[in-house]
Amino acid sequence: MPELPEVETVCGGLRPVFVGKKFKSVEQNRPDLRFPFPENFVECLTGAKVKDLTRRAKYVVVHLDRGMSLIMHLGMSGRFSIIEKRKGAKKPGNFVHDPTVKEAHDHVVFNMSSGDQVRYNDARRFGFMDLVATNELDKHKFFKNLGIEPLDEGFDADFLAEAAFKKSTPLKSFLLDQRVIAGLGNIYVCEALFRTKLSPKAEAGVLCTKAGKPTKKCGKLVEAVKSVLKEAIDAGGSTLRDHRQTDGSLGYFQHSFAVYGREGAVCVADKCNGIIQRITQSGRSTFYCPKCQKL
DNA sequence: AAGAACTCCTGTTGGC
DNA sequence: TGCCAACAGGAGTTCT
Repeated sequence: MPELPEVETVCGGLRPVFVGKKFKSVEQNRPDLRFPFPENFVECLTGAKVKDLTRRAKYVVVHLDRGMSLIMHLGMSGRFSIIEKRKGAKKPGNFVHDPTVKEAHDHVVFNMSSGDQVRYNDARRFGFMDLVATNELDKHKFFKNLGIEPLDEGFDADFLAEAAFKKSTPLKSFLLDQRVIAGLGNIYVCEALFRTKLSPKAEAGVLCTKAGKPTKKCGKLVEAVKSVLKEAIDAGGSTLRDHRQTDGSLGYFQHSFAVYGREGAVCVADKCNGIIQRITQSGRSTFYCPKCQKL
């Protein structure tokens, strides 16, 4: 599922259930996801209190007392669901709300001091979890190389132009590089490039002049990235196969895709009438309109 | 050293 | 209906 907007949506759902509560008990149902769980995972979490919950790139970061943080990545198919135990809690659709019934691929179950239960389900097991000292979060091997948050003020045309200076890699791959921008994924890169009328095949270097200054399109691309992400967050993310909000409801930004998944369809740009193409770039599908996404 | 390819694992989908 | 290949939102590691 998860690109930045989906992870942000999940964080919003988990926050009220986690923050201020303790992990009464934790069930770990297998030794690994994509990587092995840290040693003493269950022991370290049991009894810990959650102080805060934040997002960094596509990671959920649970700040615990004891100077420790739990980091969680949802990979491709990871999803959280919340089961409210309290009487009279409303029953959202799509989930069996019986905390004793285990579903396939429920790998971790968090039982909270409030009585709520949070389950992590991940069919493909591309997700992972780790424990790290909070004051060393930035040094963690998965965090130390992360680039800028695209919704931060610091992400602007100057920043992007400097990062793209003399780069020959295609724009698509450049924008997907988490060391440059942290949190962008395949869908939103395709959409942002479409909104900017930039070809995914263009060299990243086209974003700046020979002197390294941002071009006009560079500024537009920055704005497109921010707007597409914000709109997707407002829509609860995009549900393709796996993404659900934590109450089981679907995101609905997928209905707003202009190019993603629309191979063979007519371009939605005014008076364009081009046909959306799907190509493969570094092993991933890219969707774009060859007629209006030039340069 | 940058950029592309490969890899992990399972579920779904589309073609025949 | 069944079988099988292709494909899927990520990203660290290994190649060229």
